[in-house]
Amino acid sequence: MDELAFLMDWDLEAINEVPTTNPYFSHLFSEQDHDELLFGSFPEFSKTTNVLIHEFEELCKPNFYPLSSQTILTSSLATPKEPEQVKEIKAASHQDLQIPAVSKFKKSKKNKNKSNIVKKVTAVDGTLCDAWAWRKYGQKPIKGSPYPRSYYRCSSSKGCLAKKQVEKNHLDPKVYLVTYTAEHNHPQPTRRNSLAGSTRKNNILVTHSSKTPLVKIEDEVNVTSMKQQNKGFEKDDQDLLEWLDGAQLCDDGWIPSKELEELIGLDNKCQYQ
DNA sequence: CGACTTTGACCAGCGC
DNA sequence: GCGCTGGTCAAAGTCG
Repeated sequence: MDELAFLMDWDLEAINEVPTTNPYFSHLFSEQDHDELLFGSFPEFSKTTNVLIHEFEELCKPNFYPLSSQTILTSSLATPKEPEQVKEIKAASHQDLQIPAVSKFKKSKKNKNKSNIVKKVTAVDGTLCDAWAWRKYGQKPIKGSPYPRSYYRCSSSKGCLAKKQVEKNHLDPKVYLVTYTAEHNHPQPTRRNSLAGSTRKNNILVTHSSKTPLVKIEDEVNVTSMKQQNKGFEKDDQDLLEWLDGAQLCDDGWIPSKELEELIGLDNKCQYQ
């Protein structure tokens, strides 16, 4: 109950972890996966929070949803084609961003009424990274938490209203809670090779272990699933799938790194140990 | 020198 | 009205 009170203290309008209910990612998760991912980490929240999750889904469209490490690691496969419907929604939401200037402090707490997106992000090598450039503009100690909250705004583009708040989860300091507010009004910058230990090729995330000279293709099952649905793959992906069909996998879906390297040409900068 | 971080101060909203 | 709290500003410092 204390934990719930603590969570409520955050004053969060929407709670989520990974976009398992989002139509763009839902095909990657079974219902069981969804429930485990969504409620397993926040058992305090019952499934009645689906109303809030729906709001999250509305916000969770491509071009807004940031590619954080956790996002990639859990939903790593295809980027589905963008439906016309979504383009319209995006256009409309961008219009909404043209908010008339408000006095500098008045706007601050108005944001409380907007739907925010909260993500749990596990730090990679003690650092947090996503594809956007952020500039820190404040840090505050938060009542009830031993860790301060940091405030960032997007520095990729002048006039971009996107912001995020980052704070450590007091229950698990390795986990950061990231709250995203407002949309980016510009394209996502080219992703730097900042995600240590992993790389993407042909829409498939490849992670490499420091313990073994092996490379693992994440979500191979979903590759098969997507193949069956015959959508979301480019020609190169089809080649990769054909190769996978004939590949000799080690236990747990791991394949010898050399073979994979030959297939997809792993970047030297991301070389596994 | 520009971009970024740090940090104290300021302000608005909210509860009492 | 007052005090607490969270969000933001902006000057100073740091870094590459």
